[in-house]
Amino acid sequence: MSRRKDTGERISDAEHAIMEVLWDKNPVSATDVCDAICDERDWSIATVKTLLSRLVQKEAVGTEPDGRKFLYRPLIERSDYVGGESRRLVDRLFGGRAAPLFAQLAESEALTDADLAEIEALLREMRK
Amino acid sequence: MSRRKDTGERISDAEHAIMEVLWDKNPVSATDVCDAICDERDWSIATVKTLLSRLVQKEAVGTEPDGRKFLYRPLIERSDYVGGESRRLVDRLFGGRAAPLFAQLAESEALTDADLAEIEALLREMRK
DNA sequence: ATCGATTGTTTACATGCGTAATCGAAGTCG
DNA sequence: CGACTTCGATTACGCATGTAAACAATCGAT
Repeated sequence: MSRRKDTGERISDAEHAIMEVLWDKNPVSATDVCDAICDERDWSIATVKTLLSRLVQKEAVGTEPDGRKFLYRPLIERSDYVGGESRRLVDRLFGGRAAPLFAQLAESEALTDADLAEIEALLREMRK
Repeated sequence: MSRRKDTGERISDAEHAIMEVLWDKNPVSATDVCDAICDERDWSIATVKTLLSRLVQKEAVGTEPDGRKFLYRPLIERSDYVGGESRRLVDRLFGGRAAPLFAQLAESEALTDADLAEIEALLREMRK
């Protein structure tokens, strides 16, 4: 169970994109991060630097010196972030109950056959 | 199937709280909205008015004159909003697949027994 | 030693959001 | 009729965010 100091500092959308890069591979330099997403998001290296420093302030990302530069690595785990965001949504929109969310996804055709199969498998797993 | 003009205008958190009131009961006046949430959220009537007018600008809420005042009613359906938000989350965090979200909720103990039962029921329903 | 490239830091600036006070028109009460 | 109340509209203001340029230190190459 990952108990992490959630300083209440929220991670913004743009910042989250940076986190995804770091979760994918770390530690990396600011330039590496830019190589990974600047094209896709049409960002400049300056933007990446700003976002990285904000993440460092928020203590979501840590640094370690590497010669004259820094290497960045995530300080929070993706599963914690994802879990937190998921729970927030469920709380905000579905009164904390997951079943209505499921129903919503089902109704809006957001569930593929593969999803259904996987979920069924998970259910069987759980009620073992 | 509800096809709604999503002008791209996002509804903020505070605005969403207002929408919930309107979805619960409408049309209502600004004062009515305040009566419904000012206490809970510790807002002043002024705040409610601001949020309402922003929602009107965003075309998420419509007005109809009622004597010297306005009555407000939602222009977007809750299911559309909720569906959109849910899909956004799934896209952003789970690559558009719902199964991982389900797994995440399961792992973080966000699923009650009742949830599980309901979901099972829904599954049976769907694979009719 | 010097010049340019690299990298973190500082500063910038428009927009959105949370929260509200103020203003102006229009009724209400006396 | 005049004071008070009630509304919507306008204006305010600080903080977060998206996006980035300017600056300063430093390192590599000439």
